[in-house]
Amino acid sequence: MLERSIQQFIERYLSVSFLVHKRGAALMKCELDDITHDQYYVLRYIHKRGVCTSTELADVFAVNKSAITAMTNRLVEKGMIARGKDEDDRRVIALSLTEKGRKWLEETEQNVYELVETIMTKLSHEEIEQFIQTYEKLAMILQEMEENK
Amino acid sequence: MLERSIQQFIERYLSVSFLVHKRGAALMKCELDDITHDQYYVLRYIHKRGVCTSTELADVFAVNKSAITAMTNRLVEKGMIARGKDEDDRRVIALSLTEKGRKWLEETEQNVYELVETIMTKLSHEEIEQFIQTYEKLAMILQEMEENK
DNA sequence: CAAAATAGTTCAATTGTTTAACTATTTAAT
DNA sequence: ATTAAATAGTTAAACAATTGAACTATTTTG
Repeated sequence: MLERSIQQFIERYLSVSFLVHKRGAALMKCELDDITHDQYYVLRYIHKRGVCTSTELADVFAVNKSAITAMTNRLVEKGMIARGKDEDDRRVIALSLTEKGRKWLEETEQNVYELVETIMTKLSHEEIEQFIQTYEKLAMILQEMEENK
Repeated sequence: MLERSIQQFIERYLSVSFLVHKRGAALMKCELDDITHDQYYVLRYIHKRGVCTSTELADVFAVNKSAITAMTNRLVEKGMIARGKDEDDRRVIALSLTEKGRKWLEETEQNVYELVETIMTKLSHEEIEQFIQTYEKLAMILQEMEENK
């Protein structure tokens, strides 16, 4: 039997997390013109890593590799990313941003940052720091859970 | 120009929030057999409200009404919800859980709660409480932003 | 070297979504 | 009281994200 307070935490968490994700996505969509919310995060991730593979993206975003193939196809069609060869392993496709993709991302990050900023500045620095720290702990816990499965 | 610390917060928040949502959804999917992640949250919401309308769901989840029509069609086909009439306004469709839907949700909540619990109990009560409070503030801020648009 | 593992793609199917056009009903304005 | 505007919901066409199974090509391993 679950402890009562934990049960209430879970209830509140489930209610609020889905809402914030949905509403946040709806707001961000306004800044992304042609690119979808999901595609934006893939571009962000590739940019942060410089170069990455389908398998890595599939692991990070917890989806099948075929979902990544479909996504990257769309991003290649839009001219945002390019597929390259890996010297060491000819099975591997190296994904990276094109010049167009890099420019688009830099411009868009500006607008996204401004959007997130108008929200964040309604909280104190301490509160934001604490919130993000806990969020990062959750991310690590989830990652460990998947690895031990 | 953005303050440097705020910019780092935004960077960390964007990175972590998408990941936690994706990985959380992937984990929850295991508990939901035939029902999708999105459908689960719709069922939860209807259950919490007792009865609700398409328009309300569209507002809450920040999607178009036609998306709700499609979703509710699938949930009706699966026997989880029913469409009823509204006495006062014959345009309105009253959505509610069927007996099957109510039972399924109660059983499933048990499993979902256990899943979330194994994650949450790795944090202290104080940390969880603070995290959820901030999350709820964010939800309110997002709601206000949409209302003033 | 043969078998097993890995990286990625293809294809068919399902789900969630948007937009525009539509029906039915209610509210409001003159 | 009647008409015009607003509201609730549906339909249809299109696209994006996803899964799962079957597949090719390459590398690793026993």
